[in-house]
This record gives sequence, structure tokens and C-alpha cells, in this order.
Amino acid sequence: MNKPVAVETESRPYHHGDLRRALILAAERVLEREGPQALSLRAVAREAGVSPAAPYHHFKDKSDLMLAIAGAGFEALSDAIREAVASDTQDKMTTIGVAYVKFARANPALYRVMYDSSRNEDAMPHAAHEKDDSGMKLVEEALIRAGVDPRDELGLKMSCIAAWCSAHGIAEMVGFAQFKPMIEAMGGEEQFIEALISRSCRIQE
Amino acid sequence: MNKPVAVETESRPYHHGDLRRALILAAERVLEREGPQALSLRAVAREAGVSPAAPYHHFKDKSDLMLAIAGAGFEALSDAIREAVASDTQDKMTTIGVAYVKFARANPALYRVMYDSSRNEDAMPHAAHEKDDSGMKLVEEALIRAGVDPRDELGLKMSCIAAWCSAHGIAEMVGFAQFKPMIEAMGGEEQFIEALISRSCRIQE
DNA sequence: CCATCCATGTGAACGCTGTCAAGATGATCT
DNA sequence: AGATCATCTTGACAGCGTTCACATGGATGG
Repeated sequence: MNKPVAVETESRPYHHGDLRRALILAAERVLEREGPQALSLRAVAREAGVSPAAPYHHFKDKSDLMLAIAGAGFEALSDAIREAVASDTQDKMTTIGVAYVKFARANPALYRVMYDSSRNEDAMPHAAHEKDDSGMKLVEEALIRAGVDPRDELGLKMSCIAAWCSAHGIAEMVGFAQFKPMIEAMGGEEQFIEALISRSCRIQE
Repeated sequence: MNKPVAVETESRPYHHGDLRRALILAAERVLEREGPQALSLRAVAREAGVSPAAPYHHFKDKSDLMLAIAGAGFEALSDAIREAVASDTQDKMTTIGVAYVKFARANPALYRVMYDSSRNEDAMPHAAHEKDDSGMKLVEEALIRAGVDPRDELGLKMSCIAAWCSAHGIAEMVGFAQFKPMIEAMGGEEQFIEALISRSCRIQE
């Protein structure tokens, strides 16, 4: 009944402990070290120290692996947002938005994987976004605190989605080279992001 | 001594016709027929009826080809926006935004290629976005017409960027499966998009 | 306590990809 | 005409995702 959990970089029994988890961790390592282009199934297996065919006993195919990695990413993102909410600021919506974009900018490769696998359309029924729904809840609360009518369920959800879309768009585009002069004019990326967020996620009455 | 300076509008085809252009057209055909996953250099060459190595005489590498395809896409997008502006509607900003998202939804594979190559960061100096700048101008005009102070250059540009980011975010996320119930609740994708756009791109005074 | 099962590993192979070096082709310029 | 040189082909290489047959060894039941 021995359940070997969390065998990170240490012991390596010839039969692996928890390869599934190890593969996801290895993937994150590869992602950080070499970027999203280099995130091949074989590279992950190599990093984890197993043969290229081994992952197929834990994931249906490559995109299934990516989905798992994305899932871990969404958990981390959710944590980041929760943390941002915990800090006491006045404008919760802006705080959340900035935290979101900052996460994306801090983990660009991971963020890319998260949304690339999300867009696979055919692979969404099992919802890599379950975790993100918790973020959704936080945004709804922030919106209510900001003055949106809590009983207007539809409007609440639409505002939430609109904010999410804006944050995503900003996250993806902040890095564009053509914005560099603009970023300098605003006094740094941080200010640039905050300005965009507060412009986009503002509540309207 | 006729040295045609790599113009893209109407340059003298050298050998067997204008392969460069033919490749871009072939790429768009492949894109429409088989989606962005299938858009390999070899597939494009195959579609154009040349050997896999032929493209290398017209493009530095694959991502260079993608950049050219993306460029054509941005031109088309710019046209779509211009057309939307030409139609007489009251809320120009919403009209532009809806046109933008509709274009992305109508050509999802192309749109993906456009922004994937944009994000390559290292490959941006030669600006696949030149064409999009014309769209930028249109948005600025719409903003001014909507009441933004024309003399506040920085604010104008920031509003423009914010709108662009929102539109991009919406374009990328509308297809997500988890929004399906929401789209139905709004009475169709068209209404859904318009609601999001008008929520995100509204001017604030 | 040993035999057996079966999830989990390996190795080799397939067809695909991007890329390059070397050679063929043929339009253009003196 | 012959020379030049951009263009295109051929053939090769490594790396990719994926599959198959086979090896391994910890858990299970007799």
C-alpha cells in the first residue's frame, strides 16, 4: 500500500515512482529553460530520464500532455490572483487584472501553452479551465464590490468575461516590439500595463 | 543592370513565374483547407507544385514565410476594418471592433498565424504590422469622433491600444467551449461579440 | 512462498518535418 | 555566342510524434 508521492529529483527506482507528475515537472523545467518552441514530447521524456515512448502510458498523446501542463499553469495563475485579492487595495478589479498580466509576462512560455491547448476546441470537454473558474468567482466578487448589481447575473458574467478577454489581450500583446516607445512614454511596463488594465476593466454604470 | 529591389507589389518575376507570391497564395489555400496545424513548409511547397527546398530561395526560413502570410492577413484585416468604417453607423468604435472580431472568427487559421508570427519577438523589426498601423489610424479617428481629446496624443494612443487588446482578447476567446451557454443566453455569437465589444471599447471621460 | 498478471518501462521503426549542400536549368547581359 | 547567376531539384540529415513488440518487476492470489 505504499503510495510514493512527490518524488522530485531524488530517488530513481528503475521502475519510476510517479512518472505522470515527474513529466509535468520536467515539462515546466524545459519550458523555463528553452521556451515553448522546444517543448517536445521527446524533450520532456529526455528531461525526465525516460524513453520517448514512456509518456504514452500516462497521456493519450502530446496535446494531452500539454493539457496537463496547462492545467498546472491555470492553478498557478489562480493562486496568483487569489494572492493579489488578499492584499488590500482599493480597486480590486485593477489589482486582479495587473496580477493576471504580470503572471503571463513572468511565465510567457507557460502562458502560451495554457492558451494554445485551450484553443484546441476538440479537447475542451474535460475542462482544463475548471481551476480558472475559481478565478472567475474572484472576479465576480470584485465586480460586485465595485458596484455591479449582484442580481444581474447575466450582466455580471458578461462583465467578467469582458474583463478576462481584455486581460488576455493585454497579456499577449504587451510584449510586441512596436509598443516599446509607448511603454517608455508611460514610464515602464508596469505603468503601461496598469494604464491599459484600468482603461479596459473599468466598470460602467 | 536591372536590380528589382524586392518590392512586393509588382516585381519582375524572374524564372518560372512569381513563386514568392504563389507560395503565399498556396499557403492561404492550405490554411483554409486543412487548418493551421497542417501549415508546414513542405505542404505549402507541395501545394505550389515545387520541391521542399524551393521556398528557401524566397524566404529565409519557415517563420519568414509565416511572416509574409501574416502580412497578407493584416492587409486583409485592414481592408475589412476600412470597409466597416465606410458603412455609416453611429458608434464607430463598436463597428470597428465587431468587424475586427468577425474577421478573426471568419479566418481563424489565418488569424492564428498572424499573431503567432507577431509574437516571435526576434522577428519583428521589419514589422509585419506596417499595414495594421493604417487600422490604428482609423481607430484613432473613431476615438476622436467619439469625443476623445485629439490633442491628448498619449491618451489617444493608449485608448487605441487598449481597444486593440480587448478586440484581440475577444477574438481569441469567443471560440472557447465554456462560453457556449453564455452565447446562447445572449442570442447568438453576433450579439455576444457586440455586447463584449461595446463593454470593452467604450470611451470614458 | 512461488507463480502469475499487468501496469509500466524500453527499443526499433515508420512517416513526417525543417534545413542544407551540391548539382541541374535556363533567362538575361554583354 | 558564351558567361553569369538567380532559381529550382535531388538527396541527405537530425529531430519530431506515434506505434509496435517486447522486457521488467511490484502487487496479487493460490
